[in-house]
Order: sequence, then C-alpha cells, then structure tokens
Amino acid sequence: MVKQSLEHLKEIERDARRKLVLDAALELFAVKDFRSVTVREIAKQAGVSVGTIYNYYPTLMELFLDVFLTSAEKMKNGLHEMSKDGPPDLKALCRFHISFLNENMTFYQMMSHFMLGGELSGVGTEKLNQTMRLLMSLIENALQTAGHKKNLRLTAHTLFSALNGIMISYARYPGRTNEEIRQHTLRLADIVADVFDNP
Amino acid sequence: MVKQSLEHLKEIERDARRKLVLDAALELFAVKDFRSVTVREIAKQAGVSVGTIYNYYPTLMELFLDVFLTSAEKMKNGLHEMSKDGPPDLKALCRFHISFLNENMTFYQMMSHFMLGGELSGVGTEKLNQTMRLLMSLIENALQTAGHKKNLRLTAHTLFSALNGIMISYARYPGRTNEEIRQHTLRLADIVADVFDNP
Amino acid sequence: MVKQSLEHLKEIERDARRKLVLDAALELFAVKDFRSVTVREIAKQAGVSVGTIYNYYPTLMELFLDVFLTSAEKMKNGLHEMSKDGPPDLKALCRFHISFLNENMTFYQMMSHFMLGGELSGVGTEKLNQTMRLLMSLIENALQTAGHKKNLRLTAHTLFSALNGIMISYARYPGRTNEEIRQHTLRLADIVADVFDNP
Amino acid sequence: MVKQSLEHLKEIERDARRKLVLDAALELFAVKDFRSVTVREIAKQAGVSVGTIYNYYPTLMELFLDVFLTSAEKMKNGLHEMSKDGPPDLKALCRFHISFLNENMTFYQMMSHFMLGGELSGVGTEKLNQTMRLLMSLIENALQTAGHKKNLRLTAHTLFSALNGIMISYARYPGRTNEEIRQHTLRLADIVADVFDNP
DNA sequence: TATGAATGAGTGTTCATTCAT
DNA sequence: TATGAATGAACACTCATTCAT
Repeated sequence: MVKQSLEHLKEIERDARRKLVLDAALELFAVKDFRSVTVREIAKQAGVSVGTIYNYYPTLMELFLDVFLTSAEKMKNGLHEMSKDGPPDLKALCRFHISFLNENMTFYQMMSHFMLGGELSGVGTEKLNQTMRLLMSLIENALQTAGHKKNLRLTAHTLFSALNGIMISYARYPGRTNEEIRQHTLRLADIVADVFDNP
Repeated sequence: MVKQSLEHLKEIERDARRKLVLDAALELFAVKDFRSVTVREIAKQAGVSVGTIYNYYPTLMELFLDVFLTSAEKMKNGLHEMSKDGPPDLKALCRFHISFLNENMTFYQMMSHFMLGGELSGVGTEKLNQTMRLLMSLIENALQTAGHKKNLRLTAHTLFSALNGIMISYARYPGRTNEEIRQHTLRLADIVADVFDNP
Repeated sequence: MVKQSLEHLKEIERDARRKLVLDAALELFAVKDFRSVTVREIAKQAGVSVGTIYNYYPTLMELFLDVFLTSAEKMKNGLHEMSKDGPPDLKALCRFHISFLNENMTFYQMMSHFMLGGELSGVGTEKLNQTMRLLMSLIENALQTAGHKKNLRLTAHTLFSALNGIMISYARYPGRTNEEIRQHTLRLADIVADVFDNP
Repeated sequence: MVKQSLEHLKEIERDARRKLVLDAALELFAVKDFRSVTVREIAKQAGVSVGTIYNYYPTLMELFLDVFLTSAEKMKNGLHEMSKDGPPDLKALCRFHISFLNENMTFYQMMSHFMLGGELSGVGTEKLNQTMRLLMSLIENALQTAGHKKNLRLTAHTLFSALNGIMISYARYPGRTNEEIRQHTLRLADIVADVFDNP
C-alpha cells in the first residue's frame, strides 16, 4: 500500500516535471515556429538540462507530439463542454473553433504540418482522428439543426476546412495585432456560419 | 546580328538548364516538405553538382522563390484565361483554384509558409499580392453575379480561405491516391460554391 | 560551501579542457599560418570532435582571439615583471620583446594580421592597446634613461617598429633552426638597442 | 624571318594581355587583402573570362607570384636608378624604401606573407633574394659612408628590418588617410636614418 | 585562344542525441 | 534521476580548377 502510494506520488511528480517541459515548449512555440525550436532552447526555458528532456521524451518529435496531443485533448474537452446541454448552433461552433485556434496557434501549425506531410506516429494519428471525428459529428449535428439534409458528412468537412483556411490565410497577417487578427478571423467565421446556415 | 542571335541562344540554353534544376526541385517538393529539401538532394535529383545549383541561384531561398513565382505566374495566367470571355461563375472559379492547388501543391505549401511568417523578399511579396488581388476581384465578381450584395470583399476572403482550407485539410490524406484526393477536394469545392451561391 | 567548491572544480576542469583546445590550436599555428587552420584540423589535433570546439568558443575567430589575448596577457605580465625593480634598460627591453615574439610567433602573426586590417573585436582592440601602451611607456622610459630628450613618443614607435621588423624579416628564414633564428634576431635586437643608445 | 617576327608579335601581344590581368589583380589588391581576392574577381576586373587567366598562369599562386616579382623588379630598378650617381645617403635610402612600400603595399604584404610562412616557389625566392642582396649592399654602402665600420651586414639587416617594421606597424593605422600614413611613416624613417647615422 | 558552366572537396557552423558522472 | 560535455553527420555555401565548345 505504502509502496503503491509512493509510486503514485512519484508518478505525479514525474508528470509535474514533464508538464514543466511541455509548458516551456509552448512558451517558445508562441514566439517562433515550432520546427525551429531547439532542445537547448526548451531546456533553458524550462530550467532543466538537455538530458532531462530526454528522460521524458525519447525524441524531440515526441515532445512536439505531446504538445499537439495536449492541445487536441483540450479542444476535445472544450467541444464536450460546449455540447453538454444539447447540440451547439453553427455560429457558436464556428466561433469556438476559430477562438481555439487563435489561442492555440501551435496546435494549428502542427496540424497543418502533420497534415501536409510531416510524419505523425500512430498514436498521434489516432488521437488526432478521435478529436476530428468528435468535431465532425458536432458539426454534422449543428448542420442538421440548421436544416441541412444531404451530404452531411461532406458538408461538415467543407465547413471544417473553411474554418482552418481562415486561420492559415489570416493568422499571421503582417502588421496586425493578435486582437485584430482575432476580430477579423471571427468576422470571417461568422460569414462562414451564415452561408452554411441557409441550405 | 549573329552575335545577338548567339547570345540569345545562350540565354535559352541557360534557361533550359535552370529549368532542369527547377524541375528537380519540384520533383522533390512533391515528395517532402520544401523546407526540408537540401541543396545536395536537389543537385543529386538534377544530376548536377552542388556548385551548379549556385550557378543559377545565389541562395537556396532564391530557388524556392523561383518555384513560387513560377507557380504564381502560372496561376495568374490561368485566371486571366478563364475570365477572358466574361466573369467566370463561382463553381468554375472554385474548381479552378482547387485544381490548380492540386497540381501545384508546393505553391500552396509555400504560400502557407510565407503567410505564416516565413519571410518573403520584396519581389515575392509583390508577385504574390498581384495574384491575390486578381483572384480576389474575380471572386468578388463571381459573388456579385451570384447575387451577393454586401460584405463582398470579406466574403471573397472567406471563400478564398475556405478553398485553401480544403487543401490543407485533405491534400495529403493518408492512404488516398492523388486522383482520389483530387476528386474529394473538388467535391468539397462544389459544396463551397453551392453554399456561397444562395446568399 | 561544498556546492561552491564543486562549481569551482567544474570551472577549473572546463578551463583545463579549453586549454586543451587552445594548445592544439597553438601547435598548429606553429606549423602554418593561423588564417589557414581549420576547425577540423584543430579538433583532430586536440583529439576532440568538431562540436567540442564550439562548446568552448562560439566561433573560430573567438578561438583566435583567445590565443591572441592569452599572449598579450603573458607579454604584459612579462613587462610588468621586468620593470618591477625600476625601469629596464634599452637592451633588456629589446631582448625581451624579441625573445617574447620568438616564443609567441602566433601572437606576432596575429598582431600583424589585425594591424594590417583584419577586424578585431572590441575586447581584442582594448587588450591590444593596453599592452601596446604599457610597452610604449616602458620604451619611452628606457629611451629617456638612455639620454633621449625629444620626440620620445615617435622614437619609441620607431624602436618598436624596428623590433617587429626584425621578426617579420627573419622569423622564418628558410633553412635555419629556431635556435639559429633566435640567435640572429637577438643579435639584431642588440644592434637596434645600440643605435638607439647614443642619441 | 617573317615567321620569327610574327611569333615575336604574338609574344608581345601575349605579354600585353598578361599585363591586363596583372593590373586588374593589382587594382584589387589595393582594395583588399590579396589572400581574399578570387579568380572570378580578377577576371571580372580584367574584363576577361576565368579560363583566360588560367591560360597565362597555371595557378592563382603563380599570378600572385608574378605580381610580387613585378614589384620586386620595380624596386630593383628604383634602387639602381637611385645609386647610378654614387652611393645614396642613408636618409634618401630609407625614404625610398618607405615610399616604395607605401606605393606598393601589396608587395609588402606578399613579402610578409611569404616571409612568415607562405610557401614561395624557387623562382620567387631567387628573385626576392636578388632584390634583397642589392638592397642590402646599397644599405651597407650607405652605412659605410655614414661612418659605420663593423658589423656592416648585420647592421644593414637591422636597418632593413626596422624600415619594414615601420610599415607593418603603421601601414593601416585605422582612421588615417593614406597621405597621413605616408607622412607618419616617412617621419619614422627619418628617425631611423638619424639613429643609424651616428655610430 | 577565349569562354564560362560544371565540378566537388572544403569551409564554418548547428544541433539532436548519447552517456559518463 | 539529472546533468551538460561530447559527438559527428548534416547544412548552406565557396571557389580554384577543368574542359567542352
């Protein structure tokens, strides 16, 4: 019992330290493209040594994956939260997606990266697909509520793509503040919701 | 006269060899992210030495830029061609855009890259903006023809983003052939055209 | 306390390893012009990998600078030592300078290089100037003691130049051993001291 | 006869073209260290192709050597000219040497380079030594005229070294114009002549 | 003889990863 | 478990030299 408890504590402690590294990485990703962040930088930011990072992640790519999956998990939770009192409407869903991406640009960049050819491990693919499926079915529900009858799955895909496209097209519009970008992308999200609202 | 002709021939020959390098790069870009393609790989693919690459491009980034500008030019020509007999309709425009991106994925990746923060030289920015403006005004015209009255510019942006999003979301869907991807993305493009068609 | 001691030990160890690299560089500089020594050569000579060099010096130029500054420091110490019991006489000063250059040819080469236009960092310039000023004022004192009354500063410069000239002219006289070169240059140094001794 | 004449003409033409290259090199050497001048730069400056340079010189080093020997020849001529009406006095000799080096910095740099370890071919060494011997005997004569009796050869070496030293020490004094440098080095040369004038 | 494109070994530098302490 | 020095393959880029035209 005591031994189990000890091991449990150790586990918690380990997770806490892992989170330390994870957060350090996230802070850096907020400033520069995740592909150009080095192990040394992460170690420095986290206040640990390079070797320590390798105690928690076998490769740098795994750390990236963890960042990615953490965000995916967060998104899933957000979606669940949003739909716990019945299916959300289209506009709310679109705004949620855009807001989430705005606050988790790294997630978005990684998604793009992995989608555009960066190889993703099995675990990563599975976790990503899970989140995707959840998002898709929520979108489908919302579309259905909005009156869509045919091609639900395809239309959901289209809506999802459209929202992603807004981000890639405007997420780093030069000369605009983050807030301005948020405003602009939300406005576009509303337009998307609008055009999909009257089938 | 003869001398001019000779120099002209040399120019042509030089361009042909430059194209050799360009094509080698494109072949590699089809397989992996352009950011991770090395000079050595391009040289090997082109069947020339590393030094030769630098006879045609002062830096690797310039080569990338050439690939990008070549595609931008091609897209512009395609758009001009398409609109020479009056404004194209929404569906045709969407299909053109998606088709073009399918055949020029690297262009799409580079556009994303540059849009997401990769620095682009003055020439590149100018050329890109030119193409963008042309595309946008074509979209606006088509939207107008389709009955859109307000928020034309914003709606055009949204449509454009939606199409891009389709590509980023499905361009490399694992386990599908290029043809399948083309079919799928065109189908989604049609849906986009549809939802934007009845304001 | 223990922690401080440990860190101190680490510091010492680090310095020892840095010296390993430094000495390897010096051995190579004895054989060939420092400008043509490569990182790979230094690494090989030191028995370490290329990367290790960069653990101790951010750039190759910094390593060169370290070699240079170490010698400058050594020279300054020698000069201080020599003058602690009153101003040294002209002959002793000349012999010291020539002896030092004989034993630190790389210092001499670097001094020449930097003087002839190789850019030197701020630290380097400052350290060099310090040593120069010290040497100059010692020479001035010695000249004064020797009976020189006017143009002290200019004459000191001339004497200094003359000694340097001896080195550049004979330091690598082909077909002579280092010892023979030392003898010859010291003989010339004595002549210099002589002609400057009877104003 | 005619054939010989033709060949002679060709020879002259060839020499003229070679001089074209040589002069181009000299112009570049005036601006930057000769070690960092590339074949391409010389070719461009001379208005010929890279290949052409290799028609005249088997390697770049040979071109450097030619530049060096040309200067050495010029110096020898100057010395002969100066001594044709009897042995020149010490001050004139010193001023000549310094003036020549000021106007032929590249010669000086190359001399330093070769003396400090840059390997010099047999031809180069021989030609250099010839000039040296001539200079030395002129210096010896001047010293003798000035009343020096013993150690003539050694004293000549010393004087020669001293003059060289002046150049290395002040030839590129930062922040001074060429004219200022000329003035300063001539002043030091006078001091050298002075101290060697009263044995 | 002149050309200049092609060559490829070589340069300084970076950085994910390993491993002795 | 934490450390951080060591590693060395890899990178973009340079340039003296060659050689087919």
